Amino acid sequence: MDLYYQKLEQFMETLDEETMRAVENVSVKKTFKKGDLLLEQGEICKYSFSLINGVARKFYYGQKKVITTEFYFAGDVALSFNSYLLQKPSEEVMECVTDLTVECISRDNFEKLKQSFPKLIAYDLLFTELYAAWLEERLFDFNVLSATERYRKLMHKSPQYFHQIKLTHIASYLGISLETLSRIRARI
Amino acid sequence: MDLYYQKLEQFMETLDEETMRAVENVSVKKTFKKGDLLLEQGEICKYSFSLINGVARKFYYGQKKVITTEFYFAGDVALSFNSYLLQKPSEEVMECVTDLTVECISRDNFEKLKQSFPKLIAYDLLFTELYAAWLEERLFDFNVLSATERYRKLMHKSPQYFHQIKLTHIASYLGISLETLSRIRARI
DNA sequence: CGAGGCCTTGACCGCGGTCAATGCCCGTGG
DNA sequence: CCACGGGCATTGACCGCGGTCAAGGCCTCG
Repeated sequence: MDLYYQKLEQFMETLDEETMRAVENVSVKKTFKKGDLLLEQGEICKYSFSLINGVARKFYYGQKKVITTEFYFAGDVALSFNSYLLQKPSEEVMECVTDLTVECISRDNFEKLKQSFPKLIAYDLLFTELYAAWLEERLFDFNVLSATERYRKLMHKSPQYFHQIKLTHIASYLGISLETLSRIRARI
Repeated sequence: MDLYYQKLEQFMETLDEETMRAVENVSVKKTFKKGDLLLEQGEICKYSFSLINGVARKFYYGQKKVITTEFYFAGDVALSFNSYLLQKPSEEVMECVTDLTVECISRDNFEKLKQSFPKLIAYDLLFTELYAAWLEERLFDFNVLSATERYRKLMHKSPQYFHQIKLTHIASYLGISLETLSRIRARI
């Protein structure tokens, strides 16, 4: 994962002033309150949200349970992949875990910019590669790690999760029930 | 998923002759025998394999079990995402399920071509989007479907899997033991 | 005919889920 | 300042899905 971030960062350094400026011109700073929704179920995801500070989460409603698919922290970009790319109603919801400040860029504007600034296509590619690599790792975790191992891994690699986020949401992110998570924590 | 294929196909139709020609010039047709490896564990994935006919699979060795991550059929492109992008030794192995014919393109050549033919970057983006969407769906399946439901879904959406592929491999693809798969099949 | 690969079937077990009761923390209002 | 209530986490009892181990069946191929 880290290597993908590096690739992305290296690329950012090669971005010319003009391109950066163009992107900044179409981005709008917004703030949200804890509990606000960045994206509702059924809404089309027309914006990407680049977090300046605060925490957000993305989740969807399974038949029986709510499943959290991703958490976002400062520096992350939040969007519903499917809805954003295909511009169709979102199954996923994005919600503020804390008060939030974001840079908000409309997809329409960004797509237009890509035509004038082809480097943004390469950026998009790197960003998507990062997301795919992240998904691959998550899939790996579910396939080979037990509930306890997944918890341990998250604990070590991303302790920040445990400061601001409810255990209920962490449990659903780890693919286990709140009760099981509680027992795992008691046992360690 | 189908919508992503459509996007990709629509894009392919807009590709100019010159770009297509350039790609064809660097691709090499190769054949493999059932059981041959397209990529060994620890090897760096330097090629993408576009299947003309036959079936291949990608898998890795967990601590206790072997996990199949993907099957490839005619028209699919086979590569180990991590190893190909970062050019580092692969955890994954790619193996021929049947005799195979492929168009083989070296990553070096393709990356060079991307500089002369920027449309290939857009192609790469669409391809990666498709893969990410596929991963998202797979993750969804593991999170909300039971073993039986995953089997049913595969059965309905991809019956071709059950012609040439061993149940052992299908089981490991579905994330269940061979015995459980056997019982599910008996029960239906 | 025998051997090996693949799948099936049975017996057993444990991880993690569900349901329900209890505990704990904190904000609000009397 | 305390009492109450609601939201969140913990704990206990129970259960079922799917895993593991082992035996047996059934091809195919030499």
